[in-house]
Amino acid sequence: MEDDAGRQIAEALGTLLKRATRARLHRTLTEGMGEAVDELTYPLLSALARTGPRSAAELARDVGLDRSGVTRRASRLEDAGLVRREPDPSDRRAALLVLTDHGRRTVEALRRRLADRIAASLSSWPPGEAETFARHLRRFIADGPFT
Amino acid sequence: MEDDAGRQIAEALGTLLKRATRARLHRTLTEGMGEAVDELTYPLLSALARTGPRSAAELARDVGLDRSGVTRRASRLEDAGLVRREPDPSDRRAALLVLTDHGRRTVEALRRRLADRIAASLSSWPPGEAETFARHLRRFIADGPFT
DNA sequence: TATTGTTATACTCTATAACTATA
DNA sequence: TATAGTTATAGAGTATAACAATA
Repeated sequence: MEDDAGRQIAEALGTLLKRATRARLHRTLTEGMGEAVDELTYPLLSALARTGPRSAAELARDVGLDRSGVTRRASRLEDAGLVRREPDPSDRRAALLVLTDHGRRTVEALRRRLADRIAASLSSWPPGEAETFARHLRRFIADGPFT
Repeated sequence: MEDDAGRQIAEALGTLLKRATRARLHRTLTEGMGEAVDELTYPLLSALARTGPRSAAELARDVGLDRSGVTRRASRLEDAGLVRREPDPSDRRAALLVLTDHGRRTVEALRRRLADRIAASLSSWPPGEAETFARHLRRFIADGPFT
């Protein structure tokens, strides 16, 4: 029985992790948000909103990217006015990446858009099942085959 | 309530779609399977196993990739002996991509490895919840925010 | 005239290495 | 000596466009 569940989950994961699926989701989410916001820069914005100002090195670990990659993406966001660089008071080598007001509003809009899409697809579910699914999914991600 | 579920799901999806998460999963799955099997060629192997012999053009639509990309990946798999090209009897322009015995065994091993990892992470779940989660996940992928 | 598989080209993104400044 | 941010470089991957063969 559990083996069958495993196979079903494996297949669903395959679809979810497909290039085309991810690209479509990111495209619809970031549509109209400006050129700087896309599949590549969204994780930085999201991480900064979640954790507050961070250095590029810290952010790199969080996002799973090299420092140089963070620099490039952050520079794009800075040019677009979504992020600014501030000197780190506790370490003069470092520069903290901080969301601007525009950046904060953009992240909020992106999150709302995603939550709306998800809520729309859950609206036809029987009462309570969405909450159950959310709980299961969180648990699965937390101690699933990814850690 | 549903809004809260939406936020929780959104956050979990963020983690799941992260570069680092995907890379780690693919790396552990394809480890020791030979150089030709990796994050890029796995979708082709999986699709061929699921649907049987296909032309590159058909496979391109399925995998969400350009024809030229399919050609390149298929050539790597062919060099490694996992796939062979056969003339399409019904269309002499086309070449069918077919899994070799080695390719079939490889796909089976990959699927078993993934199913095992998933089953292991589900083994501590209360009875019945894994099946419920699998059903929900399939439904969510099918008519979720991805279509 | 359209479509197939393939290849060459330009483009993008990445990690690596090198650099300067600070710890 | 090690680590911060940045930049240049090389490598890998993609889509686009072009090609000959077939529909």
